[in-house]
Amino acid sequence: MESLHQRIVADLEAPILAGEWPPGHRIPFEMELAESYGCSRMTANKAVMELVRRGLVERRRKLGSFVAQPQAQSAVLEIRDIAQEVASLGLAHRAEILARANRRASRAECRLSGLAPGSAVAAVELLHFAGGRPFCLEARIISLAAVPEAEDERFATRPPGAWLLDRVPWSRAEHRIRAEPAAPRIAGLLGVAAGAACLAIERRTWSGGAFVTHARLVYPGDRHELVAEFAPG
Amino acid sequence: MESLHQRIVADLEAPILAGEWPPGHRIPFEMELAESYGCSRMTANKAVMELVRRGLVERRRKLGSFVAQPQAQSAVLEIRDIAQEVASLGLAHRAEILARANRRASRAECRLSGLAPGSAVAAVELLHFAGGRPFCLEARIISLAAVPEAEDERFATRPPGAWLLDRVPWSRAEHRIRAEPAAPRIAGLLGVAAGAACLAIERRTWSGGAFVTHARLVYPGDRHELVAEFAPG
DNA sequence: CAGTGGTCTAGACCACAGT
DNA sequence: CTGTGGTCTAGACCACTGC
Repeated sequence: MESLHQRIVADLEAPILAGEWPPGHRIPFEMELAESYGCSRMTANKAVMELVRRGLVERRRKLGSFVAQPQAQSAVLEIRDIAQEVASLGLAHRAEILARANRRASRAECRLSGLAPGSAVAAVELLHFAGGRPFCLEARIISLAAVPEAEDERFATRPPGAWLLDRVPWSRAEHRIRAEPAAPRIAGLLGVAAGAACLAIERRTWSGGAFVTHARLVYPGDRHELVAEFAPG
Repeated sequence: MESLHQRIVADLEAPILAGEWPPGHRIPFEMELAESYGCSRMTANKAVMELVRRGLVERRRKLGSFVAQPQAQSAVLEIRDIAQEVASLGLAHRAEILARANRRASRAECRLSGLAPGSAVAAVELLHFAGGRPFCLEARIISLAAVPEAEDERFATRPPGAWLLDRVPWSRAEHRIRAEPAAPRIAGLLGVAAGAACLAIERRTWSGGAFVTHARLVYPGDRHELVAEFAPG
């Protein structure tokens, strides 16, 4: 059974996440919520406070409660796709496909992924743009054994990260994070000087023990920051 | 002004973080809390639910509320001290103290840490060596309000990261990870070329809501890699 | 069955920020 | 001054779970 305040949370969250209520939009006052749901003010308060905890809403006395600005650089180290990451910065996203092929995994790729030598993979390289500027260079292989539908997918409409998230539930992911100088080709693509400091993230993902995908993401170091929050464990 | 439920949260959190209440220990029932604080059951409920949200407490009907087992989740990106990190690489560790002072926090440091302007901090800068080679440059401030013993500590025998871990239980940590070019002074200390790609990690740590320490760690990019493993949820 | 947590109510008072 | 959020009360009923 879903409690009433959970239902209110869901009802308020939907238009925020869908973008129907943009940042700055005022959500109903507690009294209005209480009236329209036929509940007490405390119940409405509980729901709105939950949205504050989730960072979706900010409250100001006398003025009301407002959809929060997307946090400036809160790229938590979760699995998520780059389009979403760019959208949360309030910028337009597009991706340009630089290469797309189905082939056998190289020896280095097999070592990285744990795939059997010669396994078939879909390989794709693309450049992500945020607000018209190069944002991130993505090089990815996808195991065709784990995701056969990838063979005929061109990733023209939906970048591979989001495409995979729609299809494959992941059970484990590993990130390796390094700083490295931009190689000349990468520097040209990202629009930075050759040798400039870049943040390189390699992400390997498994689903139920089977390797799914390996992505290598290179961000210009001066424009990107990873944020990770932890509690003891 | 601190609200009553916040005070209850703090009072319950302290013995949990200090280890006085080990995992499995039953905390007072809501009715007992309400009675001992002279408040209504809702207020006690709000406090205990906050601890559930923080992952410190689990609740079971009819039995009560219990200190949670430390989650086996989380990543390698945990708090750990650099001596340990170096030891796990099989190298000898030593640290050289470059600066040590007690002073008032600068405006920038207050903004970063959330400390009140002019708060007293212990500041220390040190260079860590692994197997004789420079490994990491650490610049750290410690809130003297949170850790008064730091005032007279020189950190000569035990580096501040490990020293703090011995004394202060942490309840929250945030990492910010960037790639950046080595400034000339840092390049000289780390033995890399000026402008070389470095991995910069800023780590802020809180204990029970109070800011404890801010550390800025700079690693040569070509010699260091962060690894983080994640599971969903 | 008894006792706990889970939820909710219909009030209340206060602090604070705009007007 | 007004209206909002922030907090709190003293009840209440229910669901679940262990005895």
